[in-house]
Amino acid sequence: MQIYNTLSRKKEAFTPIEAGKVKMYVCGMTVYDYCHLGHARVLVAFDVISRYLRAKGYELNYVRNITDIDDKILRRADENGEDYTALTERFITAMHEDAERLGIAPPDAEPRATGHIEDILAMIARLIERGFAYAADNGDVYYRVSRFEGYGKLSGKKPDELLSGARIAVDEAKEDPRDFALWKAAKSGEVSWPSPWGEGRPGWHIECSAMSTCCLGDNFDIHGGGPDLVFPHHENEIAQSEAATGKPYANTWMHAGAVRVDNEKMSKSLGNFFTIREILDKYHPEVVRYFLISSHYRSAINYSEDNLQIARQNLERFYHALKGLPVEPVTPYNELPADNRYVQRFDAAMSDDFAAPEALAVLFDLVRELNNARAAGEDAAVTEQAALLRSLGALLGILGCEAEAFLQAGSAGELSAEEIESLIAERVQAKKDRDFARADGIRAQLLEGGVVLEDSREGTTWRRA
RNA sequence: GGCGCGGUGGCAGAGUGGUUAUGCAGCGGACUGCAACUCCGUGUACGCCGGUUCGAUUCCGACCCGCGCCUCCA
Repeated sequence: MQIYNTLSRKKEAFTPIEAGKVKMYVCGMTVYDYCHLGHARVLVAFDVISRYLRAKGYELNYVRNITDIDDKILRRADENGEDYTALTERFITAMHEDAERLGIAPPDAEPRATGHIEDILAMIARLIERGFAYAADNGDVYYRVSRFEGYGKLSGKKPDELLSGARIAVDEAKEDPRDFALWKAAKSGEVSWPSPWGEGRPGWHIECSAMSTCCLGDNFDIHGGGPDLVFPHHENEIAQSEAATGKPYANTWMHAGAVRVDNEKMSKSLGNFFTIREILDKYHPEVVRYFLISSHYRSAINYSEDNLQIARQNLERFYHALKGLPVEPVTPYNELPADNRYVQRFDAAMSDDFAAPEALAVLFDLVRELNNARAAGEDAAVTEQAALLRSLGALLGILGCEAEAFLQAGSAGELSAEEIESLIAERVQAKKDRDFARADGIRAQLLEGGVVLEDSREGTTWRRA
């Protein structure tokens, strides 16, 4: 298996530290607002990655954290006039709902920063002990960037050049403008925890170093996250962890591509972001998921109505092929016929840095064969190929719906299934009476309501346009 | 300015030193009462300019354009 490693900027053969086992940590979200499409992208990307690793027989330990103490959280809670834990609990629940709707399997562990304050304090103490951190006069504790030799190795930045680019408003308490906070002294009235350096709370990056090390050990296999975390977050995590443990931190760094809107980065600061739930109000969850996997996980994707529409049309082709065929059974990946050419091509694609778009192309070829088999009345082949299609789709987290249910899924305010069925019955009678004008009138009427009719030897079926 | 990524047919989006990506849309045909679905056929696509090569979209160099990070952000 090949995986692109941000650290080396190339694809590498993947070898886990311990044979047969994979330890993976992915940066989850800071819970002060609803998940947006960027979060969905990371969630889906690593969901597919974890499914494939497991399918290949690895015993995976997938840890995805929640950052539930942070400046933005406190500011938002203050604006709302609520306790910060009420805020974080609400958005954690919302995040779980969004993830579930997108078909994201829960991670094996979901540690929260506030649940690891002791580990954070222990790591900070260790960094001070080793000379990599210092307590400043203002009560903050900072990481001493100049002390860490490998600083910049992930993001490709040179420590010297960072100096000139560093913020103009240099905090006087820092020895060096590049230094970053490990511990922030509490302002009056703020939530805080006791520490040897006074009341305060963790800085932004230390929680991930503490939680990952705590859950997975000093050195683990894969660390992932969104594209904008490379610098400074992941760079700082490396600096913290490797300085504290004296050992290499994550072996492979994986980063998802950016989500853009109108060719501009979607971000909170630009205010052009879409939340998962507002998109889910307009599109079937599987359409959203399909949109996210139809580009390689590392490339940038552009959110647009057209692209979501294309995703839906693509899925319609799959579900048309699966019409009338059972959802079950789905065969576990390792029990699929190894000599099957679709399985082989699918696996070749996925084992090459999780190339889902290529895997989807294989599935479309399988659809064509399935459609041909169906036209030829080869029932056994149809059943077999449909099961294979479902099974391979399951690895990507798609094609798990009942075909008619997917094709007929609509939103409130549209024609109800009952109304549609009744009109179809009327049309069947009209056809029997050879009253084609009336039959076509009903077809046109339904089409206006967004419903497409499909006649076949077995009868008339319908779907939403 | 520093570092990095990318420019593929009407659209989306893979990939490759010489042979079909795939899907949608279009066109022609089959099927259909009409449609839809499906099937068959159909596209001289690889930003520009040089170089290497028998041959480059695919490797190398320069250039143009777009984007990202360098500041909170997945």
